[in-house]
Amino acid sequence: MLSKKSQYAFKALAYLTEKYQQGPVLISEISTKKRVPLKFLENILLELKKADILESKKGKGGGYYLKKDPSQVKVAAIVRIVNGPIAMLPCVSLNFYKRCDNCDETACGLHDIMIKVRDATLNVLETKTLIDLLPMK
Amino acid sequence: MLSKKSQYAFKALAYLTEKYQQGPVLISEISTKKRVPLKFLENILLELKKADILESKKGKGGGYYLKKDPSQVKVAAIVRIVNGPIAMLPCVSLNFYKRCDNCDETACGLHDIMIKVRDATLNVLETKTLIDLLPMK
DNA sequence: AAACAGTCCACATAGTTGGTAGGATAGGCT
DNA sequence: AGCCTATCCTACCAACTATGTGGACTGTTT
Repeated sequence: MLSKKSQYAFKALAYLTEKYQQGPVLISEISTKKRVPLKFLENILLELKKADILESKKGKGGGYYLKKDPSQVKVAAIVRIVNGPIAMLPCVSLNFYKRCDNCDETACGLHDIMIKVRDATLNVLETKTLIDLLPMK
Repeated sequence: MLSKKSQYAFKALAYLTEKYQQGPVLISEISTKKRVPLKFLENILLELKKADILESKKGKGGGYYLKKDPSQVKVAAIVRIVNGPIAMLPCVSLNFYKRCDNCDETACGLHDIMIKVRDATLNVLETKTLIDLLPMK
């Protein structure tokens, strides 16, 4: 399951996608409009900035805004940043691979199943972008 | 990600699938063969029994064994028992549904994305069974 | 300089995870 | 009946993660 943090991140990103190319948006505005605890949101946005998703400006007229066009930012990337691995097992993760203990990957049925799950999941998450966060008109 | 508990559960189930119709298997045997902490494994097997996946026998000659034919037990069922919801959000879970706060499901882009992920995932997990845990010959 | 708004660090608290201890319970055998 | 066996059950624990909060600091704008 996605953490609360991740859900907050997506709410914030949806808001920033709406406001794309309309200048910086205050953390406090996102917080009140999307009902996300202010200080918690601060941390999340900062993390997204460090991951190169957002850009920020300090001082009057400052705030956060999307660094790239929302249609270019994949949902999969966001999940990896705020929620961690997408795969259900470390040994089938593309971005967070870790060998599993006492388990020969070449002879592990679960391994194969989880690769299929990963591919099916990525097939969705890698094709959806921030644009898809907005409700259809 | 699947918890350690879930991974242990699958190891144990793989072993019991191998030994299907060969009588009860001791917890201690599974523990040593699959390198799963004994007491932890006890809890896991008990949970699987309560969930109607396993059957047990006490006393001499006792142990655990599969209640149904392994080809009839879906991997999805095991994940739900030992790991919880398969969906990435409560509001798109079939078996653990919970409405999300401050979020209109009919106008939530994330909701739609996660439904697609859920369906793609279930498409794999509902078609794989315990048999698929065993390595191909 | 003053107001503003993000940055950073430290902490608090609650809940989950992974694992252990010890005894209760029940079946099998002589 | 009485003993062995093996599961069943309750409680507990340490470590970690998730979810926040508080307060001081840095840089910008006017």
